Amino acid sequence: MRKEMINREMEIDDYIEDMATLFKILGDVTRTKILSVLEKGELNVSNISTLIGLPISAVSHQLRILRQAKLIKPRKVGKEVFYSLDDEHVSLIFNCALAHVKE
Amino acid sequence: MRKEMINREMEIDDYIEDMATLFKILGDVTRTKILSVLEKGELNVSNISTLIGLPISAVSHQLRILRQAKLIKPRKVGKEVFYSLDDEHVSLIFNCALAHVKE
DNA sequence: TTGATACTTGAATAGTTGTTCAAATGTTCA
DNA sequence: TGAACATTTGAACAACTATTCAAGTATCAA
Repeated sequence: MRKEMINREMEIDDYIEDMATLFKILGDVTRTKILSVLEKGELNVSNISTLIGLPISAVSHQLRILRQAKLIKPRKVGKEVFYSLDDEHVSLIFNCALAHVKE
Repeated sequence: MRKEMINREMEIDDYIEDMATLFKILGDVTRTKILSVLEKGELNVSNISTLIGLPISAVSHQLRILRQAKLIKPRKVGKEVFYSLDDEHVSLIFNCALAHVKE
């Protein structure tokens, strides 16, 4: 009984770390913009770069972070790499925050 | 018609900045911990400090950031300052992210 | 193979941020 | 008034991060 309570507390702590990590990744304008354009559908790196108005290199660096966090996934077609959202929950959190900010 | 579409796009861009700002504030372990203990109810600074295991000074600095972001609100009682969540949506986003991270 | 295209990677820089310590503010009580 | 308590604030430091530029990898077509 006590052991379960202790474990539950430790779980919450672990989640808090993960949550902060997730929010930290979402807490950057470039990455948020990338996610917002990917919400409309799959895009290659050049298109993302054009849409958010940042050099391909900068975009690629941020794509790597989003990829490592499993928030987006790549699909390679020839020379191009198409990215799309990898996690349905991200779209949820994203829209949840959007709804909040709109008020 | 076209004007409305342009305005809508501009609105979304503005929201993206605000969303990133919100996520940036949530993307810190100390602040996330503070919010998590405040979810259970109102607490004064000393109690928060004890609960999350950080010096009062460090907590106060982060409380200021959360306060400025209108995520928490202070209630002064004598020498003490009691803080509580100021925004219902924060709790929503918070739990939304928690549910996501738990999987 | 050569050149062109698409993207990634690494290093360097500049800017930001969280924590700590010490000092200051504000409040209560004797 | 003075001491004690609760909290805030400012400065300094260290650590982290996003961007840029240049160089590297990979793919395709001629």
